[in-house]
Amino acid sequence: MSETAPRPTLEAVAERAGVSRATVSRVVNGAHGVRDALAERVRRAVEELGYVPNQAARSLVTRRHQAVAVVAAEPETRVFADPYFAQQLRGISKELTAHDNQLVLLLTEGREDHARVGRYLAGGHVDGALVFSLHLHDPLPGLVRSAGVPTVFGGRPDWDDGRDDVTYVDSDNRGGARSAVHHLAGLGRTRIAHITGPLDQTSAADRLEGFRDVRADADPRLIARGDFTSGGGERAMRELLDRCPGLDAVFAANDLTAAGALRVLRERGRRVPDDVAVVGFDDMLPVAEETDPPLTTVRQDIEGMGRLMARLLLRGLDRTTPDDAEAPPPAPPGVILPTTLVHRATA
Amino acid sequence: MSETAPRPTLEAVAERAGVSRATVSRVVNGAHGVRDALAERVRRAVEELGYVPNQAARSLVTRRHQAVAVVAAEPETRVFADPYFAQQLRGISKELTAHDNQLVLLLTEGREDHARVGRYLAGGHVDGALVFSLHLHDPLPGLVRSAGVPTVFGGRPDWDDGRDDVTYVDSDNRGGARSAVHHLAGLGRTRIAHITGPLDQTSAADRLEGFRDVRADADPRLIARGDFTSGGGERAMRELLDRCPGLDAVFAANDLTAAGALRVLRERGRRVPDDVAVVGFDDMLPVAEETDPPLTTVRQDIEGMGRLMARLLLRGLDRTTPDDAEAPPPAPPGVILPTTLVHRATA
DNA sequence: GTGAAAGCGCTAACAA
DNA sequence: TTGTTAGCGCTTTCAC
Repeated sequence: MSETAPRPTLEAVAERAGVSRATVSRVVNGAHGVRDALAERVRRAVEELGYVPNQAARSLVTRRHQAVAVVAAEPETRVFADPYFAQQLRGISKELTAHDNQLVLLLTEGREDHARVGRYLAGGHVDGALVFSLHLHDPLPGLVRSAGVPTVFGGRPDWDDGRDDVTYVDSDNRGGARSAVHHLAGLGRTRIAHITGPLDQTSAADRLEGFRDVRADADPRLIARGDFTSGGGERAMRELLDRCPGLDAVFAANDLTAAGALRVLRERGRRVPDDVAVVGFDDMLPVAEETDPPLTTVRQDIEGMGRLMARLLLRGLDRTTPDDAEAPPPAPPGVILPTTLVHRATA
Repeated sequence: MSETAPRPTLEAVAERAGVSRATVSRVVNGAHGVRDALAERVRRAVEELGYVPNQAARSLVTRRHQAVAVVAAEPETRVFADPYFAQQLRGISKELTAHDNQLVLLLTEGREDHARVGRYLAGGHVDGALVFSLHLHDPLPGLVRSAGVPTVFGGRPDWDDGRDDVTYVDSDNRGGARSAVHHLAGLGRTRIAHITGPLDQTSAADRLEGFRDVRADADPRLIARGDFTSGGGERAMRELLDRCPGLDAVFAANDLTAAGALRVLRERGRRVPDDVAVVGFDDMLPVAEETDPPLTTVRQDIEGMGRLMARLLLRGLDRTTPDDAEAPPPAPPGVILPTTLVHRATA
């Protein structure tokens, strides 16, 4: 761990180039209205000195930080147990760096962390926030809102509190579910069951809605509650088999659930897909490709979601600058990304 | 996306409390040498105004940022395809927030990103860096070094370039591998095979070393090269079975590899663990628990690694302050975290 | 123990 | 087009 050498300042560059600090500043920030010859001299000086602007000094006056916070609640282990979050982060990171913004990661574990995050956000350390809010009654959204920071949500927030000025990005959980069930029906399956996720998560609720869209008249006993884990999938599958031995298809709310269901199906001697066809959701690779047989599932563009979230936020931030009250409406409140069905061997 | 309200400054707090800015500053930063009565007044004013220090202004003078960069190379998909990285991040995040430091995430995809990261690090935006360097000839370490930022590495860096002043944290890949193989041997297995990972990663190389520690005399045909993926595990397992049909145990370099091997073993009619015992590495939950049968594997404390990395870095940063050249040696160069064998059903 | 004042490095009016 | 100047909000000597 070495010492930090004193870094060159604007002043130093100015002196070396034989110009004023203002000129250097202009050149450094997208030169405009600086004679070419001078600009070139400045650029050379910058190069020679290895000058890098001091972001703290810059922020102090511009009130911009070129930084965005990503807030995620960690206890919802789903966020962490699977690569979902990582992929989302990757998308966000790409978009942010493409626009020269830094990514500040804020992970929360509970109440005490909420206070911290609220303080940080309200403290004006970042220009905006990307928030993952996957649960009903999640305190995070309210917190972020009261911090008064421009925000885009990942996943449809659950408030029906009239205010629909929230920007969010979600995948088409409902439509994806519909396509899964349609696919199953198209295979000639008539007794299609559904294993839900934890229904306090909007994604799980939406997938159930999608199932119902297609099977409005479904026997309620064909619906069993899971929890997005494979253990939950096993339990639900047993229930289902006990209640409706004649079922010939299962739409599982996610891939882990499907993996559990698959195990029980085999254990009970049901052949997949011959006796029972199975479709999952997520296309979580390490799981979907590893099941036996490989899982047919609904893929969402997770990285794309992340990228889009960042893009919408950044766009909103830019809009702030012109500050034209007459300007046409801002970012769309919610954006839903399409899903695609990935055919493998279970349906 | 609402507007940012003007936030109260130190000045405002000072005025309200009827003291000078200096006094407020003292109170806000671990008060010392301020009369209780005054301090109390100040604290109340802070509370009432909802004052939060402006970090930019503070950084400008202290040259500290209370921020640490986490640098990870993304193309090495392993980092992103599994929950490994997320868990590590969690550990880092916990430790950093416990010490009031922010986590700035820097993800890289290639050459061009390296330049960006180098610039950022050299730009003095953060107090230190946590770098994941898993590959041989990874340019990142050199980059970070030349940026002159205090750094702790995740995973043993591969340079044998004399300079062993690098601080790093790794799990005991070699010892873990030994314990896996010992376990297999303890089961009475005599023809133990090993499927390696990509040997340009130190973790894979170290696990192979561990295998060799125990089976120095192993028939070279009992070692097949994998790549940390299940597909690679399948290929290697087929090879192994073709070359040495009599093998009775396999130590796979990671869980994904083991999952692939398991599939081939079943395909070829070998019973696990009766005919062939299998041990993996990582204890990557969504995989190790989902295999059929559930995988016996070597667990590493991934979150603990993250936490430790952050702790070592922070400790190093603190040490910088006293700046006592006479002070006893700094952080240990390398710290190796123990692994534990998790018994499930494959061995 | 407390306050006054000098700057940290930069941007943004405003002059020239 | 370029330079001068006044801060941005904070910490930190240095007097008192």
